[in-house]
Amino acid sequence: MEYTVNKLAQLSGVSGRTLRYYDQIGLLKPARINSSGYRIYGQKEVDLLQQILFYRELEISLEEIMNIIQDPAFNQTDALKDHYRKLMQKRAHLDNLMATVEKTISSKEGGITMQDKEKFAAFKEKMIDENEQKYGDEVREKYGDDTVNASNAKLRGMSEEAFQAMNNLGEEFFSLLEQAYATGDPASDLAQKVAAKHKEWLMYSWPSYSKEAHAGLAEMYVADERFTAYYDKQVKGGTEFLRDAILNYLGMK
Amino acid sequence: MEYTVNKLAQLSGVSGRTLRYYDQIGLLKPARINSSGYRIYGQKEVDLLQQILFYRELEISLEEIMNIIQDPAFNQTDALKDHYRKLMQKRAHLDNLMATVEKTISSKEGGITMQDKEKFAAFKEKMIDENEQKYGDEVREKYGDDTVNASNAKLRGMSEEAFQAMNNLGEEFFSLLEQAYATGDPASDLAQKVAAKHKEWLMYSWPSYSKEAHAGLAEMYVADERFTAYYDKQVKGGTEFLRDAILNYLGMK
DNA sequence: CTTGACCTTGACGCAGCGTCAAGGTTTATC
DNA sequence: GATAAACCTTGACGCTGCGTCAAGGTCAAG
Repeated sequence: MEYTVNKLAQLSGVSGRTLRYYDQIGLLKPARINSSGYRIYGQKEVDLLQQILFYRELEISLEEIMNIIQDPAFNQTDALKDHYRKLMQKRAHLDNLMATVEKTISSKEGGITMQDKEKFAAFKEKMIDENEQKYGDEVREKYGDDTVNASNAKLRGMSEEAFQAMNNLGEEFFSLLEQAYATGDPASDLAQKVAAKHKEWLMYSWPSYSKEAHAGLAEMYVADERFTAYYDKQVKGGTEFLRDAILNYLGMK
Repeated sequence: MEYTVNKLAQLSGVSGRTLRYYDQIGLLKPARINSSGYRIYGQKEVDLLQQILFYRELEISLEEIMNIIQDPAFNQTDALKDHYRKLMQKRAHLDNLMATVEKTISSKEGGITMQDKEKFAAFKEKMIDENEQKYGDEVREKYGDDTVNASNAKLRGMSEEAFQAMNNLGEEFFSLLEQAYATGDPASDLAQKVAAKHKEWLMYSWPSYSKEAHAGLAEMYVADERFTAYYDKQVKGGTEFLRDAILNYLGMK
């Protein structure tokens, strides 16, 4: 089966221009050029294109894709891990942006004068970013690369089964939280179960567990609007309830 | 307090080029131009620049910033809310990417050879895309839209575990096909086992199974160069042998 | 008066294509 | 066998938000 540019374009969902560009930069050359100068692609090229598109969907640059695909000695797993780290950073950055935008909106609606608020937010935003930059190094220094890497590795290395289990646990947790919240008592048996579930869930992503850290996290949930938004979306007012339940469970209240 | 470009640049942390660019696109004009043609900025411009940089940190485009800042009638809150929605979408997209990268990494570390895994993934994609493109209309006419859509959904929604199992089955299948082909007899016991394996494999992606469809697929394999290329790559001349084995298995020959 | 720091206006480059433009080829139709 | 429609080619500009020369004018210090 042979294809001209637009045939292959339709087949793969990209544009003809894209294919000519890939030819131009040497990412995907046609199998041959016919007597009229038309590009002719064969099965091999279709397969290659599929691979390229797969990596492209992961937002890997075409240059890196060339490395991954053309150099068989290239360590693809490392490249992917590297890319994963970049995505994580991007998401952390996005989370910051969203928090700032949220705050800006609510302050605007709250009637605070734009000028002051914005200057303040801009200042804060800078601090967040700087801290982010510093934080990583600092933590590595404090706890050592091993701890940080172990934590990352645990998350990354999680098998599909474990991931699935974690997801199920998460759903179970929210369902329990909803029921427990209905009782209104953070010290109730149900609430204790919720806290226990939460601990179980946590341990999927934490390299080690301590009561203090768990309690700290519970407080952070309430303090951080992103988390309250997250938990309250599932169970209205659930964040504070959850914190109280956890503190109770840990015997810290 | 008056500043030349680089003075203001240092003050605000952006480059001189950036300021000249902002002047060029009309985002931030200097207060005046002195007799030598130098750009001179005043306090008002400093404040404006701060606002601009604030919005820029939120990853709002310069064009939108112009709207927000220059048009007092422009509803800034709505613009921010709109932007917030975009950020949410971006984050959801990022989450998807991260999940995919994670899965790819763990499956690679699980020891599956890259080649096969990727080809298989590509094949899966192709099954959906190509089938839709080329046989979509035909099949949809024959079996109805519901059947086709269900099949695609089943393939796409397949869990990593199921996909893994399907992958293993596929390898088993090819190994059997190789052995059976060596016997030369599409009616041999081995060949029958191959056909059975193929059916098993198929049922991972087909919402329902029928002898007729299975036989039709076998014929299609031979008729379509893409499939013959795929099967023959593993076992030379294997496509026709596979068809015959399947037809035999189904008692249709 | 020279040196060096700082200013100016172009203009190209980056990633990954979209989008004409001007012209050759193939296919279908009359 | 002519003609139109459809499909192919290369070339080149445009988009975003600047970084980075290049070539030349200006200004304060030695």
